[in-house]
Amino acid sequence: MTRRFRGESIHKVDGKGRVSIPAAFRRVLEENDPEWTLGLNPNLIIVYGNTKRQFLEGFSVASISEVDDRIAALPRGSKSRRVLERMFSGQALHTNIDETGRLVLPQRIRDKVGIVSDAIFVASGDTFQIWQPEAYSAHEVDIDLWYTSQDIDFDPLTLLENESVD
Amino acid sequence: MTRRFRGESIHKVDGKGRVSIPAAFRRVLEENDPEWTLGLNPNLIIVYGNTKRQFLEGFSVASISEVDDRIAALPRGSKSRRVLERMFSGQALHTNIDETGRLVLPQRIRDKVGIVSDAIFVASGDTFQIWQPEAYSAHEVDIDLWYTSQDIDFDPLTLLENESVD
DNA sequence: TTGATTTCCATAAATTCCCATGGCATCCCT
DNA sequence: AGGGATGCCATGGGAATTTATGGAAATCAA
Repeated sequence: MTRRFRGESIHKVDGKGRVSIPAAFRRVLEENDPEWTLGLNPNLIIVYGNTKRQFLEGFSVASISEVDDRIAALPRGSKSRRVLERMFSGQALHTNIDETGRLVLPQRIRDKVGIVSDAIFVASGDTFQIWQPEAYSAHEVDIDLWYTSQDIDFDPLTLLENESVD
Repeated sequence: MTRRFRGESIHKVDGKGRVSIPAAFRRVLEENDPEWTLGLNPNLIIVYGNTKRQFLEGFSVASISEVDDRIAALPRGSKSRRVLERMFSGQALHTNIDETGRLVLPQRIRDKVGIVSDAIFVASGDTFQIWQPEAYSAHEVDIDLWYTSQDIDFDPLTLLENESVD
């Protein structure tokens, strides 16, 4: 049971593509990088494939290995395996955090999700997402609308009660 | 099921956002943090999502894991899952109690529920809530009103009878 | 060489750490 | 029973670090 990412925050992206990774996320990346020891900078993997997705997905070394293993378990040559391999091997960037806690997002990758001067990092279980702020808000409007349609003291956890989902 | 939180109490919040956690709550957090051992400071998770909610919700490590697992069991991409993930992953903070038994609430989170110089901690089963005192009183009035709308000899335990919630 | 990519240095603001104090309960000794 | 001595609790203050971000110098790569 590894620690999960939590929280969301916005950071500046400069002309060179440098962005600070939320400090809390760094701790998780460190804990989940087997090669990491105090003083070193943890590795992480940014998956940018899948044109439909409007965000980049960040993985810790441990999380990506798990995905790799599951892909390797699929039948060789199967369609799913080929698709996944392309996405997680080809369209992914293995990189690492620098001394100052920053990550460098190459131009091509920034363009892919429209990131220019700011990026929002959002935790999502054992993975985190990086969005262009407005794109994120737009994507979440339906959730916000849904909340406003609920009772003031509605507890989201009740969603776990009933099996029916939509 | 380990011990649950009980009671309520008010504490000062200083300029840095430091607040003492009720000592009794600390014991529960310790017992429910698998990594905790004597001498260490227990971890806890503060969920602050959903603008409609006027309080922060504190979870022990054990409680939040249970929620995480149940969320992970929901179909990927379903609305419920997305709502819950945003709330419990994105709009949450993994933190821990310090040596002096205090918790630090970042400015952004305090603003969210209007906490300035005081905060009231209220137990609620295996979770606890943190409110801005006046907001809590106002909320309590609502509950009182509801009670007074019931029969004079209404027994709250009858609520356990029916499954239907409203 | 020239644009791109690392390194290295700089700094203000935010956050953490360390030490301190007054109040209460408890425990214990005589 | 009286009266410290002890220890945890709630809070404060300041120093020491860490963050987030900018910019210049040094390296690369084509």
